[in-house]
Amino acid sequence: MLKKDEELLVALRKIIRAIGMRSRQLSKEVGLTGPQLMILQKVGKQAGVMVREIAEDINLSSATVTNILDRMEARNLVERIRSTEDKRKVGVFLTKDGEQSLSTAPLPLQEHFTNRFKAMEEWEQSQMVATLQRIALMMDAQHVDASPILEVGNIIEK
Amino acid sequence: MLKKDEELLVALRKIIRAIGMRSRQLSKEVGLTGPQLMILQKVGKQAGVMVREIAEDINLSSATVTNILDRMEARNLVERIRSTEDKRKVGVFLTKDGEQSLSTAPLPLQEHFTNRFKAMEEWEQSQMVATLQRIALMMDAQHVDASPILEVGNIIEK
DNA sequence: TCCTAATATTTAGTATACTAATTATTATAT
DNA sequence: ATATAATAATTAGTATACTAAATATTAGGA
Repeated sequence: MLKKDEELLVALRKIIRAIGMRSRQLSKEVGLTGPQLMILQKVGKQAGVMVREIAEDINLSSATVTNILDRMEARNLVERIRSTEDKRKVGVFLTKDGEQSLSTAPLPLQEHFTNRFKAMEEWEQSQMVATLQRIALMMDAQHVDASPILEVGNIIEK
Repeated sequence: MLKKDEELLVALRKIIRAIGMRSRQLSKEVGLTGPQLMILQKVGKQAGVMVREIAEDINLSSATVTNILDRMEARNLVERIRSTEDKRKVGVFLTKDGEQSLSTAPLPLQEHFTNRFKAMEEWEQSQMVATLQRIALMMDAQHVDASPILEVGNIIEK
């Protein structure tokens, strides 16, 4: 018999795996993985968005976003234009192909999950989201409660 | 303002990221990543366990387990011995070093998370686990309810 | 001015993690 | 008995995803 915290870990692993599988399914069906689609959506909503902004928005490191953008740029879905006023910054824009892909792309999470989620009562949805947010907060090393002392690394990182 | 299903995805991403960061922290501190530690624990509990059994237990593909075992074997934490009665099967065993590592290893999830989780009321823990299990089930393509027709790929896969 | 710190992105290197295909073995059915 | 199917593990190839270090630029202070 597993302990509760072990059951929790197992459930999380299943969720993580399901998200990964959805990503590969997307890749086969529309040629975009989950993270690529999320980046495409972000750029679609905010043309010229910075790499760092994308990274913060979807909770990835800048290095990862750079990596994914490399692939997307090679496939002509987005283009990077370095800012002229602050040459450190790089703006990301959709190409025609990118706009086309975005307009026909499905949701990052499986449709059947999203449908079921939307079919739930409002309070139930809220409760589910709240539980996940609570877990995320409990796991967040930056917000260990009753701990006024933060390491330098923590402050820099986030 | 984000929609509820988008909030849910963001929260999941944060959790996934926190688990990954814990894994890298473990790697620096004790030289074992999260998945490596989980495999070590499984082998510790069940000497000679098959690769497939490990994969099913912690929700990974066999290929991934093989990959991780390669690294662990190279570092002399485990050894693989092919079964003599069924030569397709490979049993995994702890080495002395592996036993040593396991005996001093910390938990796969951050201690401060586990502590906080254990400090919660019993019913609250159960509710949290149940919510995660429900999400996992909702995401599981194998268990789309009201759908008696399963694709061949699904049956074979799991 | 000029040095240092901060910011933004990229590169290098490593570890997951998957699917599809391959190899080897064992089980089954004709 | 032998061809076929199923099972087990591995290999090949690709995509995340991270940290640390490198590069370039901008901002601030002495």
